[in-house]
Amino acid sequence: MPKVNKTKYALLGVLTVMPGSGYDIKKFCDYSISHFWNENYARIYPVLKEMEREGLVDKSVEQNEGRPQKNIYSITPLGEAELEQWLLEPAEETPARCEFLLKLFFADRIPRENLLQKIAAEKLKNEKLLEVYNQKAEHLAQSAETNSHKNLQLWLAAVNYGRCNAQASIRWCDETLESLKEEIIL
Amino acid sequence: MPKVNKTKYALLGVLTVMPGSGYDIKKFCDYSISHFWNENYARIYPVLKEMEREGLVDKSVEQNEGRPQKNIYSITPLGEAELEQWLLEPAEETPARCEFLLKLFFADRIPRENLLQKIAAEKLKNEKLLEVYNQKAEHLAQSAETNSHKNLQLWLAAVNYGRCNAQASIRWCDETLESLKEEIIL
DNA sequence: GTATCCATGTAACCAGTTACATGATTGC
DNA sequence: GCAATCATGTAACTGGTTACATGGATAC
Repeated sequence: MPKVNKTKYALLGVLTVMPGSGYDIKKFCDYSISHFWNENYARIYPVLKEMEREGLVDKSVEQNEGRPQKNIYSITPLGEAELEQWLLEPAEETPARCEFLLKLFFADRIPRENLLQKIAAEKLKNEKLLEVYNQKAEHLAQSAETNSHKNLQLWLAAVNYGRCNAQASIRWCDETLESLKEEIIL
Repeated sequence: MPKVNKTKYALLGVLTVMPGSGYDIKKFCDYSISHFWNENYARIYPVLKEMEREGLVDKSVEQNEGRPQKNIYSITPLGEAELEQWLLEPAEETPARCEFLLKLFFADRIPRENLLQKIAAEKLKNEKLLEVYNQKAEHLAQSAETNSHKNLQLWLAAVNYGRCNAQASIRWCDETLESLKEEIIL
């Protein structure tokens, strides 16, 4: 299986939502999809250039007085076709690498207290995440009343995925903290 | 923040459980920690060599008639110290990249039927995973009766993490399938 | 005056994957 | 006879991160 450039499809996807600059795309990623997808400038700019060469996106330059000039990219029909073809294929799994669980697995090498702290931190992290997801869901629901974009249902589903997993993680933290504390008493 | 070589710590960790060859380590990874950590030969062999140079592991060569010779690595006190120091630090988050959710997010570009199939596949995948976790938990519990290794509690916790998340994913799939089907009816 | 935002990019580096190379043994 | 397992490694490549470079505008 050839390694494919996922960044390309992520950028094409964002450009279907709105044409924009590399900077705009980065903002969109950080705000809207960062809980399941991340991109950084050092990938965005070269990949945009490459896609322009391939005819997947068009570039137009926006001159602004006072501000730096902006390269506005928009997706071409060829780009749309390529994106859609990729969307149809089943999602590939990337090999899991969760550092938290790796440390848990070997934690008999460190004081139990340190492990408990780690789990407590993990719980807190997920509680904050859950809060963020709830706000996002609310925000999406509100946007439905005003400009109602067609993606609402799908975007809510993506947020709910985060919610479900955060809730599950919190529950796991509670259970695990309990079971590890019991062990200390014994 | 300097990028640190996580593979190094994973290998050191495995070597605290049992000394062994690169091949053995790979087997251990695939069997015991693959649901949250993965390594491949092309990283394992060079990193073992490098760690030998650094004095973190010792190598001894095992001659076997009929079979290829084996390089048996074991962790040194220096290696243990380095591992433990790393274990004490908080786990770093790697930027999320979940292709499944990315495709969901942009799925208004593809037929709804294709999306439903993807979610159904995701559900099936998690059901199978859950089955694997349950078997692993049982296997761990049984090993406690016989040779009772000290890591039992932690290893069970790691398996339970997988269980919790798989259950959460299955629930999300059910809910999402429901809500997407309702939309079709409307 | 200081920090943040807007805006685009490059260079160097490291991590990780795929494919290739080799070859004996064991199980079906 | 064929596939899988045991066993170790290298080369080439791609992906992704960090750090660097630049510089005006706006907000506090």
